[in-house]
Amino acid sequence: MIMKKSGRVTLQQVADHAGVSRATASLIVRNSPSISEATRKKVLASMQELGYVYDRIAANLRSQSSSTIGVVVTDFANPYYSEFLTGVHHQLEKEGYTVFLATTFDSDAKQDNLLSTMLEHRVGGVILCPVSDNSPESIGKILKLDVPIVTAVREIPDLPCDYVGINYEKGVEMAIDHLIENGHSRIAFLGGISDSSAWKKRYEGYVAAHKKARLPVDESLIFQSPVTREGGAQTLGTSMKHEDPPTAVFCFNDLVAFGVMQRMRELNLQPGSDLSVVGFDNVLEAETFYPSLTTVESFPKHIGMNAAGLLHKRIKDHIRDQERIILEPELFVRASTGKNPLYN
Amino acid sequence: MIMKKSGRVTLQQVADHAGVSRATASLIVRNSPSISEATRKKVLASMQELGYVYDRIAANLRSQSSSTIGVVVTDFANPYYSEFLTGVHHQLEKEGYTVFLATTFDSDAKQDNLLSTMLEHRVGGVILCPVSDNSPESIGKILKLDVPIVTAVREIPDLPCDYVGINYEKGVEMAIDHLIENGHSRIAFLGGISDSSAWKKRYEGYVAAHKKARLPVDESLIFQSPVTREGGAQTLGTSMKHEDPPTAVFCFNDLVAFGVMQRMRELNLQPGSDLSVVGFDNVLEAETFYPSLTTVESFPKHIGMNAAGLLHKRIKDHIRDQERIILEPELFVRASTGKNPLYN
DNA sequence: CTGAAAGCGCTTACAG
DNA sequence: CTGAAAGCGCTTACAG
Repeated sequence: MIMKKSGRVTLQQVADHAGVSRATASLIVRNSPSISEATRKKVLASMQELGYVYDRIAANLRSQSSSTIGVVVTDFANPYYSEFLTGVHHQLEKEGYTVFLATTFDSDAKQDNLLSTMLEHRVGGVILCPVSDNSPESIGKILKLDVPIVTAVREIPDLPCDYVGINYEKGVEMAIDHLIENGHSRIAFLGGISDSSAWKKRYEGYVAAHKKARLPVDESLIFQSPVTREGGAQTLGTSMKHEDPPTAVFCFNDLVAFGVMQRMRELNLQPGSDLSVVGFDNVLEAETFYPSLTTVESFPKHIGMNAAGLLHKRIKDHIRDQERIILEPELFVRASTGKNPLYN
Repeated sequence: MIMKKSGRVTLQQVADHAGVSRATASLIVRNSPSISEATRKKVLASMQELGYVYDRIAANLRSQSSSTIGVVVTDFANPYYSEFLTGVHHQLEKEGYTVFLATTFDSDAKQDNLLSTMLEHRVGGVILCPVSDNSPESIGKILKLDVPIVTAVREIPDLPCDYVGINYEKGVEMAIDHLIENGHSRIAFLGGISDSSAWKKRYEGYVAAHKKARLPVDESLIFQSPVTREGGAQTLGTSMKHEDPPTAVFCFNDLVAFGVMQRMRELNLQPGSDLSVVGFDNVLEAETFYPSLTTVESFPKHIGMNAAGLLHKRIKDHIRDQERIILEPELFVRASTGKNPLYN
């Protein structure tokens, strides 16, 4: 994991070549205004000629500063995180940071390792999308982190730090409201693991919407599964074997919903007419899938931009109050939902 | 873009606490075998107690080495690159590197900047997916790079360095062969810009397949567009207005194909029966799109893993011969292609 | 506006 | 196996 660097041109060599001191050359690379135009030009010419490359690492070491940010997500093959990262990068590049990116694949141990590695590389701050199941040790380590950190997408209970996310309860409530307005009363909740805080928040929204409409919550309509297409396909199969099957399903996220609709195709069930399906996230594919998916937009790109913004503020001011930014979700009604056929 | 670090525990403090010299402590963090078990334990305990974090930046500076790799892609919101990056990371983490990730959005100027920034951060090597249109200046800069570099996905003409890609000509040829076998003879080529090397390679495959079947190439069936869904939709519209319209279309990539099929839906044309559509890349969505897309798998994840592997080899041995790894594509026949209806 | 000296946190010879 | 000294490439006071 190591490579030797051969003769890199140093600031000293540039200074010698231009006939000035190292300190002067240093002021010039850092764009100090207190240098005469003549010497500046002379030194810049020398840099050009010698092919000088600024050593930001050495500079950061001496000045006890950092120009890097660590970003940790659970899976960047997931289009949701691709968009999140686009937002983060967009904002961070504007502010002149360079980013270390890493994936945990939702493993607590991996998250621990990654954070350590980033600390060893002296990152100036961290944006963390926590794994779904943070161990107490892991949380302890994060707390002891002496660098600015903001969490995003998922919140870690009892971790006092900046956070950006969306109002999950509200989002789910909007989705269930929409189904209820279409005459559905037996609405399954498919996918996700009830241990995770992400699941619990969605469940709260699910219950709240039922309560508001004075509908009972039937726990036998709740089917857990991994948050994947396969998981979705599998829960759909199970739920349709229920003695009093649902007429609509709320899926943990779009991925699960796609799995559900693929299995429906095999079972010759038409989304929207035979069974209404709603997802969560509004990934790009939700619009182009056939039939198009009714889902809740959760603004990953905005979350990313806001997280980067908060981190920047935190870095510039360590002692400011913690800030939480909770974006409001939005419902997109498409072809996968419709009137309850058993209702008139 | 700068943050001040407060009291980080140093190796000196650890050494003092444990009652050894700094050199001894340094040997211990680097797992030198020439230290007695007793002192090792003592020092490790001190590190634990003081909360020591290794400063890899300082170590790299002193030892003139690097533990970071720069990875530059054109767009990581594109699922193709998500998979590529998954491959890269998988391999690189195994070898103990930390990665700087950046996106060029296919801008030559941005690519230049990004490479400079990475050099300033003393990366030990670079994996570059070049922009489609590399300026000569840009290529010159890359050539002068004093760090190991491997290009992937797209090749830069006349740039002598390691490269990993797939056999694009062959892939397109397989796609066109498949259409010809189904009785198609008027096959449009939709999307992409003819300036790019990626387009030219596909075009070569397109021509080769026609030649092999002794079919004429009708240049009026070639429609360029941006490599996006919108671009695809637009070229489909134009191509269907042709006085002697095609019965099949080859799309620059899957994204273009999705755009084509969406526009077909609006025009009430059925993919596979009214018009055969084939894509390129086999992104995940190709299988789940309705109707599912016949396309050519281009193995982005494998390309990523191989690129990381080549870079590692290059770092360990600067003077080895340049290596080119060209993976073989694979055709996936699905529902979007079928017999030519005008042929019997 | 410029120069000589000290130091960021580590590793590298080199003596003991 | 351990310690004292020098140095990676830069920046930071501090004199001039």
